[in-house]
Order: sequence, then structure tokens, then C-alpha cells
Amino acid sequence: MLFMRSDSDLTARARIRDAALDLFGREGVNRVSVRAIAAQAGVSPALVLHHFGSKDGLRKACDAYLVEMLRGDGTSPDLDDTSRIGSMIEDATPIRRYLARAFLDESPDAAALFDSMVAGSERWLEQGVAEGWVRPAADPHARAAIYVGWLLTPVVLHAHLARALGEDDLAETGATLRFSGTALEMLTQGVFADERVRSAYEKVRNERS
Amino acid sequence: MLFMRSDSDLTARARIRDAALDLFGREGVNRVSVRAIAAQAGVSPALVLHHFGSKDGLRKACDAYLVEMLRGDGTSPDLDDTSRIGSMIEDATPIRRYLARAFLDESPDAAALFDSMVAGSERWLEQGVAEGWVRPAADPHARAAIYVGWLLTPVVLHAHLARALGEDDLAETGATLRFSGTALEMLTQGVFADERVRSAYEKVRNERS
DNA sequence: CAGCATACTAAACAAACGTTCAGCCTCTGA
DNA sequence: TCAGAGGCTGAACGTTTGTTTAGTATGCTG
Repeated sequence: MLFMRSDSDLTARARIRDAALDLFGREGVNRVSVRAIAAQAGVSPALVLHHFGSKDGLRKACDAYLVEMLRGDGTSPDLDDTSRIGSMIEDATPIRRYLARAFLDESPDAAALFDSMVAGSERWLEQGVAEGWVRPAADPHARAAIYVGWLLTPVVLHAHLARALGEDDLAETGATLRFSGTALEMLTQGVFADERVRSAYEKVRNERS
Repeated sequence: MLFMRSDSDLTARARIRDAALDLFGREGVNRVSVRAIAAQAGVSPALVLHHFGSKDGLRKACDAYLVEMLRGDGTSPDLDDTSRIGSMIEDATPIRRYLARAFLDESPDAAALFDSMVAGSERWLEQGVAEGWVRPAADPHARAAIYVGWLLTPVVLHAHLARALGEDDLAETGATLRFSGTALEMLTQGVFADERVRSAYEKVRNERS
């Protein structure tokens, strides 16, 4: 529901950036031409480069805009609670798609965002341990990293998860409830009931080495 | 350790396919030219199209080869246990990278692979419930889908997880042990100790609607 | 009013792209 | 021994690409 406004309200520069974010996220940066972006924004191709210098400059501007949108008002330097990350995930499709590609392309901004989420989640989980609503972990840092990875699953595998769940879009209310309800159940009660899976895994590993 | 052989042993066709898999996975299909693939394979650009018809034909051949590699000998139509998926994840870097991009590009083969993994995991978890080593779930199908998403985290977010853990490569023995040990701990004992996180989440959701 | 920066466009550019084509080897089967 | 097929190459083709350049319109500042 965020990021809603009419296109004609925007400056051409903003329209170009929005078109780029949308198309880059949809197709990947290299499948999208400057001309296609210009067409979607309703301007000439030359204006794109007038404002952003080059196609790569436009990509960097998209990265920066992404970070700006996701960090929000910036009251906290790190993304430090799950519901905040959760709302990021539910948010506008173009941003989610762009973010997924930025992660895969290892853009520096996306990497910084990831690290920031890990740092924030580690603090948040640590606080939970202190207050008793999070279980202690043998390796809290590794757990925070994996936790963030799990949280980002609907970002990077959105289409596949939606298809597997038989839903059109995970952002629909029903699908979101089903998804996060199940994930929270898994995170709260665990998936495996005892140590049998872990010992089986360790046995396989030892056999292989 | 799989997929080891000397390059000169391979037919030109196989060398082209391997080069394409490597470069496509590294850079993305559109950032890689037919000429670059030909150069890495040590052949002329024309031979690439002689064997595969077109660049897209080569991409499809890579998809098919990926599926062939990952399904293994095909004793089971579905990928039905976690250790099998785990070994896929640890396996050769080019394949892992290519798989991540195939997921993002929603290639039909990758989608089928994902669905197959969900189906297999659902059966595997169901068996675990029957035998008592997996906890029952309110929505077993959704749980299987999310479980597969979580298993694939090191595939699609490999570089970020490795960096967050301070490791060069998750496939190194030490890093693998640390990663899977922590993940298994999270899956076995759970992350959240009680229902407080879930109720907090539901409260936030209700407020927003 | 002149002067100047800014927003913007049409047209053109060189480079890189996927692809085609004609032809050269080398092997195989008759 | 000859014909044909398949692996393979060098050179070229037309298209699309990102980018540049020259120029117009507009609106602000002195």
C-alpha cells in the first residue's frame, strides 16, 4: 500500500527511476534497454542519460533508492526487528523483485543491506534471549545470518513459493497469513522433534569424508 | 568433488555447455555473449550455434543439463530427502550459481525442480511425522514449501551468507559444518521460546488492516 | 531585456550483439 | 576411391545497444 501516487505527479527524473526499477526487477538489468525505460517513462532515451549519466549510473540510483525506501525514516541504522523486515517483504512488487536481483548480482548496496539486517537481527535475537522469548543458540551470529536468509526467502523465491502454495501473490492477505503463520509455527515449535535428523546428517557427513 | 574431469576429455559440445553454465551462472545469461562462451570453450562462435541452434537453445540445454545433474540417477522422481538436497547445495559452484539464476528467471525447468523438491519434502516430512521425528504441522503443504525455501537459502544467497559468516565459501568443510549445524539446531529446538513473537506479529497485522 | 542554466529531443555514432553462410577438413560407408 | 555427412572456422550481415552531439524550448536571475 505504500509508494502510491499518480505518475503525472512525478518529475521525469522520478518517472525514469521508477520505470527502471520496475523493468530491471522484472527482466534483469541487461535484458532492459535504455530505450525501453524511456518509453515506459514517456521520455526520450537521451533524457535518461542526461539525468543519470549512464545506464550504470541509473542502476546505482535504483540501488540507492531501494536502500532509501527499505531503511525508511532511518530512526535506526540497522533493520532490527522482524516485523520491519516482514513489511518490507510484503511491500510493493517492483521493489521486491529489484531487491531479489540486487542480491543475486551482489550489488554493494544490497550486500550492505543484508549485513545490516544480520546485525540488527542478531541484536534483536540477543535481546530475546535475555528476555526469555528466544532460545539461546550455540552460535548466535551464524543463527542471525541464517535467520535473515530465511526471512528473505519470500523475496528471492517469491514466484516459486506462491506457485507451491497455489496462490497468485504472496502479498495477498490470505496468502500472507498462511505463509507467515506456518513460518512462525516452524520457528516456534521447531520442525524436527528430536536429534535423529541431526545424527543422521552427521553420519552421512562422516561417511563422505 | 563430483563433476571432475579434464577439459580435453570432453567433446567440444560438452565444453561449450560447461562454459555456458559457468558464465551464465556467474554473470547472468544476458551479460554473456556467444563469443565469450566460445572463447572459454576454445572454439569458434559459429560452432556454438552449430551445436545448439541459438543462444536460447544453449540456455535450454543448460537447464536440461542442470536438471539431469541434480536429479542424479533418477531412482526417485522427486528429490525426497534433505541430505540429497544438501549435497546438491554443497556441490560444484557453477551449478549452484546457475541454479540460483534459473530460480530468479523462473525458468520452467527450475520451477519444476522446485515443485519436485516440495513434493518430495512433503512426503519425507509426512513420514517423519508418522515415525515421530518430525513435529506435526497445521498446514503440512505450506510447511514443505517453506522448508524447501529455507533449504535453498545457501543457493540463492550464497555470497551474502558466506560474507556474514566471515567465510570465503560455504562449501568449505568448516563453513558447511557451522552452517548446517546451526540450521539444524534452529530446526530442531526452534528459534522462539514461546508464543510471544507470534502474538506480537498478529497484533501488528490487525492494527494495519 | 540579455544571459544563462536546466529540461528535453531528434538524429546519428561506433561497438557489440546474435546469427548466417560458404567453405574447409576428417571421418565413414559403399 | 569416391560421395556424403558432420565437426568446425572466418568473415560477413543486419540489428540493437549505450552513448554523444547539436540543437530547441523554458524559466530563472541579473
